[in-house]
Amino acid sequence: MNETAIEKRFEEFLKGENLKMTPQRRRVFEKAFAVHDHFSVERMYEWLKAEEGPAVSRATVYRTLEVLERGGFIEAVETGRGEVVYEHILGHEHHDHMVCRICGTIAEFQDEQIEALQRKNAKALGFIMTGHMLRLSGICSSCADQLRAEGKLESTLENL
Amino acid sequence: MNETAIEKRFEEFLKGENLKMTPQRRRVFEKAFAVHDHFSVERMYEWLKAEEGPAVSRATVYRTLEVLERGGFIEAVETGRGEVVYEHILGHEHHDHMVCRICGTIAEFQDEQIEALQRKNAKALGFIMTGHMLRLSGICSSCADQLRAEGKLESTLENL
DNA sequence: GTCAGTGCAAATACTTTGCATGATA
DNA sequence: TATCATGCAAAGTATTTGCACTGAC
Repeated sequence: MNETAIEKRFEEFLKGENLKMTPQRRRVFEKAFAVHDHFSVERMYEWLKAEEGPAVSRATVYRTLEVLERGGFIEAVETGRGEVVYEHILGHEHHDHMVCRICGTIAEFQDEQIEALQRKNAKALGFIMTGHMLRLSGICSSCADQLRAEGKLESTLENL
Repeated sequence: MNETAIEKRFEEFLKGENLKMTPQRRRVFEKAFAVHDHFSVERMYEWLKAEEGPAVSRATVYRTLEVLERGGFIEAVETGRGEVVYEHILGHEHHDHMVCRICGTIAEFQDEQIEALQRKNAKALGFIMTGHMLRLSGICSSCADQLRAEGKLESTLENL
């Protein structure tokens, strides 16, 4: 799906919800799909402030991300390091995350076997499962390399 | 492990960290192991306030839970409903959670196959995995029954 | 023209912290 | 007695909200 098509979807979504397309909403939306990184509310706010274009207040960033999440355009990811970041969804398969506890890098992976086992467990508990969140945490290879080089890998692992 | 043995461990942990055993820490510790429910900071604070014993301020509850978590006596669980709750660990096998989006009930389950697949995926990403968090969410059987009886199950599922 | 959206600042909720006082080892 | 812990209130931090004004449709 190209950017125009996605944006069209957004416009349709807004229409369906009786919401209006504003310059602010457009800027947040476009930025969310232009970046291929996970971003926090604050980061989005800073990006928009730094770039050219109609001003977007922090409150509007919060409000717009909420709309985008509700519409299924972006998804919130809890990093486990006390922050929530967002990622855009369309054109991406569902995936889970692995977060580096040192540098914060977020890697993505998919595993249909894990998904199937989740469904099995939910069923066994008598739950109707509507969603899940799986986050692995640890040390990414580049941080591990650096720690190893410094001879600090063992001690770091002990303190995690 | 009985309660006395666990408490002894706590005392040893405090000693090892050059921390002192105080009436407040003892109350928080004992309550955490006396209940078999997940509890929030606020809930722990309310419990202790309502029961007999040396007063424990909210700040001390925060500080003590942090110590207990660091010592591996309790674990924080993000419920995905915007709250963090704690559960005691000793005497419990590792497990994951399934949270009801209606009533907040938290069920627990274990699945070694899932754990193994997680390790496999972490390895494939080149990560050293130190932990993980898996949370399923959905509707528990009793909420589902009630919604069904009210004819609201379908519409509720659509809005989740 | 009407209704929704925006910015701002105030309010909220949650958690942490500085400091004077009190208790433990 | 030397630390460490506690309670309190103040300060953070992150997010939400009321309101007057602006702008989209």
